[in-house]
Amino acid sequence: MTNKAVAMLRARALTVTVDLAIFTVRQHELQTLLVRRGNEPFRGVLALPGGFVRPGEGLDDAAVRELSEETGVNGRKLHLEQLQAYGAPDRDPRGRVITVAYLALGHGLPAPQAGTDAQAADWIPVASALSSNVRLAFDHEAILRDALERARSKLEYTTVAAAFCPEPFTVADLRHVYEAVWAAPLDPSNFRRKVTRATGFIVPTGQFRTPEIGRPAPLYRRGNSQVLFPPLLRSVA
Amino acid sequence: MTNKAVAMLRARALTVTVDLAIFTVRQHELQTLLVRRGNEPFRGVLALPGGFVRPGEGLDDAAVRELSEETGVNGRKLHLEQLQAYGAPDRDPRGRVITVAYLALGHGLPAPQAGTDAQAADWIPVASALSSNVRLAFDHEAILRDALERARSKLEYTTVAAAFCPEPFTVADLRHVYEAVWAAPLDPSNFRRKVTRATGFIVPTGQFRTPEIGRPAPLYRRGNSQVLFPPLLRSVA
DNA sequence: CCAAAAGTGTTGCGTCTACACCCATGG
DNA sequence: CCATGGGTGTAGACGCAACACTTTTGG
Repeated sequence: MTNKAVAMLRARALTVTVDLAIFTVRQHELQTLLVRRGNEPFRGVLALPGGFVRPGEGLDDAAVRELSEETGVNGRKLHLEQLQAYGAPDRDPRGRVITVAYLALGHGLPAPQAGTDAQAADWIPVASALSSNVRLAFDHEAILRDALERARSKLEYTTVAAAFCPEPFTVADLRHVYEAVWAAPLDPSNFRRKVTRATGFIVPTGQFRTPEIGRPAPLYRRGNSQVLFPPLLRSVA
Repeated sequence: MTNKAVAMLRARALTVTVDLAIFTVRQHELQTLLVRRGNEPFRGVLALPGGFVRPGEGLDDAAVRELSEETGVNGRKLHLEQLQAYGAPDRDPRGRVITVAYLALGHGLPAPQAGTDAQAADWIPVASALSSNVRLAFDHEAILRDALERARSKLEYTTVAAAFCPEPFTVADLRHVYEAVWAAPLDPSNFRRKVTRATGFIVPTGQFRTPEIGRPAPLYRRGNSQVLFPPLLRSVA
C-alpha cells in the first residue's frame, strides 16, 4: 500500500493553518488580540493571530503553540477550544489554505509580543474590531463573529466565564465578565443567587476583599464543574 | 510574493478529507450510514463515508459531493452542517491527514450505493455502531459520538428535527424523531403543546391522515424558523 | 361498545424577574 | 450619620411535568 497511498496523499495536498480568537475582559469590556500583518497578503491589515500547522503537529498543539508565541502565555492554562474549520477555496489569495479556528478565553494576559509574521499585536475591543469601519484580513471577520457568538452561548450553559477571572475573584468580578461578553447589564442580586446555587461553579475561599468603599466581598475560586446547571440564560430582549 | 509564498505553502502541505455522520430515523430508531472499507488502511472495517477534498473545492462542497456519491441524494435538500476538524497526527496510518467532519440529517434516504472506495454501505443503528463490540476505522467512533451529541442538543433549540420527517407529517411523526434521537419517551400531550406553540416550527396543511386505528391526525409541513423558542429541553434524568 | 390515537384541562412545583429591604464598611 | 456595594426575602408571572379527561375514528 504505502507507495501508492503516499503518492495519492501528495497529489491532494493542501495547506492548513490555525487562527485564534483570543478574548479577555479589560476595563469591563470584551477585547480580542489582533495582529497587524507584516507580510503579504494583507500586509498592514489587522488579522487574527495564527500560523501554519506543522507536519506531525496536532491541531490543538498548533493552537497552543501559536497562542504561546503570540501572547507568551502557556496555552494549557487558558480555556482553548476548537471553533470550526473554514475552507472556502478563495479565502486565501496565495492558494488553497484551510484554517481551523480556535476560541481562547483568558485573564491577565500580558501586553502581546510581535511575532515573526506580525509587525505588532494589541488588544482591541471586540465591538470595534467588528464595526463597519475596521477591515480584517481573509475571512477573519466572519471567524471573529462566530467566535463571539460561541463565547456568548458558552457562558450560558458552562462555567467558562470563570476562565476570564484571575483567582481569587468576587461574584461581582464574575458578573462583570457576563456583562462585558453579553454587552448587557445584569441584576446583581439574582446573578449572585444563580451563581452560588449552581454546584461546582465557584467555591468560597473564606477570604474577603475590602473595596475602597462598601462592604467586603467574599472571594471565590473556580470549582470543578464544566457544565452549568441550571443554565444562566441571556434575556430574550 | 507569489513564488516564495507558493513554495512555502507546498512545503507545509497536508491532506484534508471530509467525513460524514449521516443520520436518519427508520422504524423509530436512529440510524447512521456506514461503509465497509474496500481499501487499505482498515480494509473491511466499518467507517463513516467520506473522501478527499479536491483542490479548488470548498469544504461544504466536498461534503455535499460525498453525500451525493454515497447516498445518491442531493445534499442541498438535507440539513448539512460542519461538526469540527479532527487532526491528531497519528489518526491516519498513511500520514498526516486532517478530516473535517460533517453532520447530515435526512429522511427517506435510499438504500445506499457502494462507492469506489467502499465495498458496501448500509444503515446501522447508531446504538449498535457505538457499542463496544463494533470497531470503526480511524477516529470515527469519536466523531460519531460527537455528531450524536450535536444532533441531540440541536433538537433542543432548533427546528432541525423536521428535517427527519418527509412532508407532510404528523405531530406524532415528529415526536418519534425526538424519541429516537434522544432515546427517551416523551409525553404526547405536552410535546404537542410545545411544538404547536412555537411559532414557525410546523404549519398545518389542513389535511388529515387517518391511521389504521384511532382519530385522524392533522398533517403539517416545516415552518420558516430555524431556531426553536422556547426550546424543547431534554429531561435531566 | 371498545381500543387506540388525538387533543384539552388542570394542578402542583420550581424557577425567574423585579424590587424592597437589611448588612458591613470607610469617611 | 451617609454613601456604596454586598447580600437576603418575597410576590407575581411563567413554564413545565404529570395525569385525568374528552374527542374522533375503525372494528
